[in-house]
Amino acid sequence: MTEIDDTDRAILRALAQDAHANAGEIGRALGISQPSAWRRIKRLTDAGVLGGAHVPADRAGLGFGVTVFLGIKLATKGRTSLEEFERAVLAIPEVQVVQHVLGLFDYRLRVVARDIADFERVLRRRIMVLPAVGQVEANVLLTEERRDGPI
Amino acid sequence: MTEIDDTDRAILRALAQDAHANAGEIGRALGISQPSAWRRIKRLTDAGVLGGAHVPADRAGLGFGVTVFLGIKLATKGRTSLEEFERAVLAIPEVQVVQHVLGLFDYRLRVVARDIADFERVLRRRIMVLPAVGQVEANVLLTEERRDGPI
DNA sequence: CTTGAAAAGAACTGCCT
DNA sequence: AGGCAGTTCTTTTCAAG
Repeated sequence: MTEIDDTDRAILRALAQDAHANAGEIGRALGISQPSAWRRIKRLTDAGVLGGAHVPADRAGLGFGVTVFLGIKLATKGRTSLEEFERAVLAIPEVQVVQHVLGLFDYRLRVVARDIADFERVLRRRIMVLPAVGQVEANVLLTEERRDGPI
Repeated sequence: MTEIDDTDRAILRALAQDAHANAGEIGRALGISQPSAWRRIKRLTDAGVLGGAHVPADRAGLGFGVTVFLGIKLATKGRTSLEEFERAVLAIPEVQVVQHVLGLFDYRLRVVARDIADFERVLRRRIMVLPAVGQVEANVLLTEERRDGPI
């Protein structure tokens, strides 16, 4: 088990805001030395609490102006249906995130497309053609606000 | 306007996989020199295409074992309702993401909690008490798979 | 657009309190 | 555990082909 104290939490908070912050800066911000901060960061990384950093490329700037969330209810729910559906859906380049969920739907997908017409192409020719797909619900993203969770 | 060529796209792809990749590695992978790769990365960063890297702290490891997606339909939809709802919901620490969407729901929230009981507390005492909240739909996250979009 | 080199800075290591 | 001093490595900048 990994013990996480308040200093660790402060480090996580700092890194959640800026993943490129280095051990020196973080140490200064927390009033501890650079090696000390470095050791803690390494410990957290080795423990798997801090995963690899992600770079969110600006999709809009790259010509992917539309983000759509799909809620999908499978028509058939055997073991193979789930696995096959996940594999098939992960093979679609426009699908960014596949979430297996419990509730009204079975899966939730985050899909990006150049525009609504492009999204319709993806939906009709790539997603609706999957055999297991039952009910589908779509939500088009207007704005998105992220926070640094309750670390 | 920023022109983005295939080499830039390759750099974005490489960085999306590992935000800590350095200019030297990327240059080697693409067959261009280290300073060239570095200049391109800097240009993309300055242009805002490459935002700051995010470090995904492992919520489960920190004791936040439950992630729930909420679809929320507002009961009243005036200008003030939207703004007030966004502000109120962003003030809840367990709310990680607030998405304003178009479709069956008006908002989608990503909420983390320690367990289902903790989530129920958040839902009942923090979210359902908001005046504008109408219909609410919940999906509990089981597994999540991310891909590096179609850059 | 490239190479090569030098300056700056960050990561890492031992040793000490 | 935390800090100091030092070594090694990368990043960053510059000069020049």
